[in-house]
Amino acid sequence: MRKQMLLSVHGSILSWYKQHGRSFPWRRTRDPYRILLSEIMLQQTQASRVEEKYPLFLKRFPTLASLSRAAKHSVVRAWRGMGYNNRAVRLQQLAKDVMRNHNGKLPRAVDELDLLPGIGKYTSHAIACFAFGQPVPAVDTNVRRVLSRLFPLASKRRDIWDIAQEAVPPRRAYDWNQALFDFGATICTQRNPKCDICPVKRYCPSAFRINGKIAKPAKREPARDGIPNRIYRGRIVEVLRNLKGNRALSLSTLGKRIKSNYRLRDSAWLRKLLQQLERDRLVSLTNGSSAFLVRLAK
DNA sequence: AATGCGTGGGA
DNA sequence: TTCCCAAGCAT
Repeated sequence: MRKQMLLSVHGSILSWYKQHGRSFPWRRTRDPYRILLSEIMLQQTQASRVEEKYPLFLKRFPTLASLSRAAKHSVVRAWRGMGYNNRAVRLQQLAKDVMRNHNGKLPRAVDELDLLPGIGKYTSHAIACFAFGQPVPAVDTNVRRVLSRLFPLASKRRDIWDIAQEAVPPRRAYDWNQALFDFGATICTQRNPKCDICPVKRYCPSAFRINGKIAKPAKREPARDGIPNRIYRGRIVEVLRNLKGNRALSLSTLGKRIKSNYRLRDSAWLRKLLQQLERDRLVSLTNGSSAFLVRLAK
């Protein structure tokens, strides 16, 4: 890609960000734990929701150490409203791993971060940059979209991470990465991008050329009575969260609380969901004297 | 590598 | 109302 164009794009987007960038609590800290928490919460989750839950979670678990010591069900309870509950389980496992194997400090190397549960390529790079100041890109869905529109030819024949790495201005990696998030989320949106007010439209080969249609996946996710299993899973965890003192529920009672018209013929289906949740370490299953019991995993 | 995994606000 | 979506990860 052209060096000259890059310089212009840097200036335009960074100055746009200075004027229009949003202010979030995780942009006002470099505490690795706080950066980590924000990045996990932001996985597939709107910033507006994270903005609401993030301070509450931090109040409950102010440090990685306190998180590592907590009962798991209390972590899952603090995750209420966030969705993708596996993230809460992995986050606490990460806290335990770091306390045990890294002397309580998050590693700063991307390669080591990558080995921790719940952390993939995006999150490891985000932490390396936002917590430890490294000049690395953080390619999320926004960044991927913005770069592929600005550099359509290059992005077809090269890995987007390589392009992103070259596009990072080494002295301003933090602001650049954050700027691309806000720019992608508010101007260079997936559908109907606002090219008319785009600060880099004069450099962009894709300007005014994006049609808004996205092909949605043909395959249907597993469901029962038209409702995806994923939704029932969420209901199960939410019902268990609301039990005082992490009490247990019988299979049939639980069934009636998560599905209208729950019948005996649903029990095999429900048991399968519960076994998946058990495998994910979100719930624990025990055999009571007269019934099969379910509670949040300890 | 295709699939599964939540939630609540907005179109 | 119904549908779509939003800072990925693990298998």
